[in-house]
Amino acid sequence: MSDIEPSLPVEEQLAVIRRGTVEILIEDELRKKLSTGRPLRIKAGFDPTAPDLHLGHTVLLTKLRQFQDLGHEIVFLIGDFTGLIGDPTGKNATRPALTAAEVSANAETYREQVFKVLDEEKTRVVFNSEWMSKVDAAGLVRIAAQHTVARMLERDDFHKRYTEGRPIAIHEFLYPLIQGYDSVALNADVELGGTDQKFNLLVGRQLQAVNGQEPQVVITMPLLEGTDGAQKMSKSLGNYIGINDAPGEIFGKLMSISDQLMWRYYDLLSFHSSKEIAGLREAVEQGRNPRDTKIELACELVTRFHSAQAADSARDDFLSRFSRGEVPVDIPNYRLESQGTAMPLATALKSAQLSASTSDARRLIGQGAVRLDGARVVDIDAVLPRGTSTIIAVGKRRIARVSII
RNA sequence: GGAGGGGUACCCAAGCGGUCAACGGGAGCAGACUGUAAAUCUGCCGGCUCUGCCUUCGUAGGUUCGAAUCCUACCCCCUCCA
Repeated sequence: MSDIEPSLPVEEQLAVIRRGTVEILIEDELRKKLSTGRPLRIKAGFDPTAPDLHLGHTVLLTKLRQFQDLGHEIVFLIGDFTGLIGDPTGKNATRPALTAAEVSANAETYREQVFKVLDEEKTRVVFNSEWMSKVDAAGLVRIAAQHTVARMLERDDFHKRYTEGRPIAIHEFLYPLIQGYDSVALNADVELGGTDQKFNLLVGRQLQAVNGQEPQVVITMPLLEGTDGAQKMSKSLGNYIGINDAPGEIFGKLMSISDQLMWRYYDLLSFHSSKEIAGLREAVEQGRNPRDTKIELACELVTRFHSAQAADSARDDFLSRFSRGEVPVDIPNYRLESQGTAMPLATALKSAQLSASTSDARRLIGQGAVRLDGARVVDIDAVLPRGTSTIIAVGKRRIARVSII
């Protein structure tokens, strides 16, 4: 996908753009814009509130990357000004506004992370405070005059809160307005957002029209399911893969997703073309082990967020550990001091952070989860004599080398 | 301002003087199975120097041989009315 020529025929560009999207409003307008042959200006706005990106956030970035590879201009907008308002989207209550210092610190972290997906050279990063801080009260009134309360109340969460009698602060109306106005300021051709952003994106169309611009095409992307395959990926649900996670971590979490979810991830996250992915699907249908296809996905993503080298070693590590039951090379080392001549195994497990507590360790031992140098130990009261040096494994995932001194 | 309802372990949710470390579900962990998984089945799921001990049921006191369960005060949440 990354080597597609900017001069690709319109219909082929559309096919690339369409992949994985939820909605394109309006596709005909996009077709028309594309057929002018000029690079389109693609806008995507980000709240500087989530400094730690996970794969879910990269769905949108991946789509931007595709536009970038098609030769279009990406404007990565950091909503530092709107961040001061706090987008009410999805929340049922007013969100606390960020301080200016928090906003700029977050924005910086954001910036560092997105270039793992986007081509930094070809990305224009802007902050909407650039133009918004110059707008005075009169200017704000002018902007506010371009939209109606009735239309504002069409937004689902405003509507709900209003009908249910819960408060909506006036300034919350400003959020969609300003986001829409950003499109005017940038003269955007296309704006991308999550499905939850649809309303705000449409406000942009409205404001552009009022200001004599051709309305932007709105493209919404789905929310990525987390590793559990059920709920959307989110940090608080613990089903996320952070792009700053360690290589082995990313690799392992990806390998743990279901085969079905794998295809979803391929569609939304992989840089491989739709055609290549179709080929992979076919191979699996013909009997190829889906595991191997999943390994390729894991390698691609680890390479993107770390390096090809890290991906190779994560893969080798994974294969040796799970497929061949071998001990990985890079395992934590603990030297534990015994009080007497020996240390209870349960205590050692806890000290080596292989279990949450001694009690937990005892239960694990009782359940046959613990192996010493590969040999299962089921005696809860087992002890490790001083001088022991062994590799302790708990289940398939937790492992450490422990020496008792 | 008035009237009610409620706060239980990671989450939901029973319990309403002893048999309660607290039913049940979810999440999580482990075992079996497997193609790494998923699904399924089984077990575990407060801590400890573990046949026993310690701490926990909004907070602080009190009653009692004994309290998550009763009483008092306080804090917080929700619903209805104004």
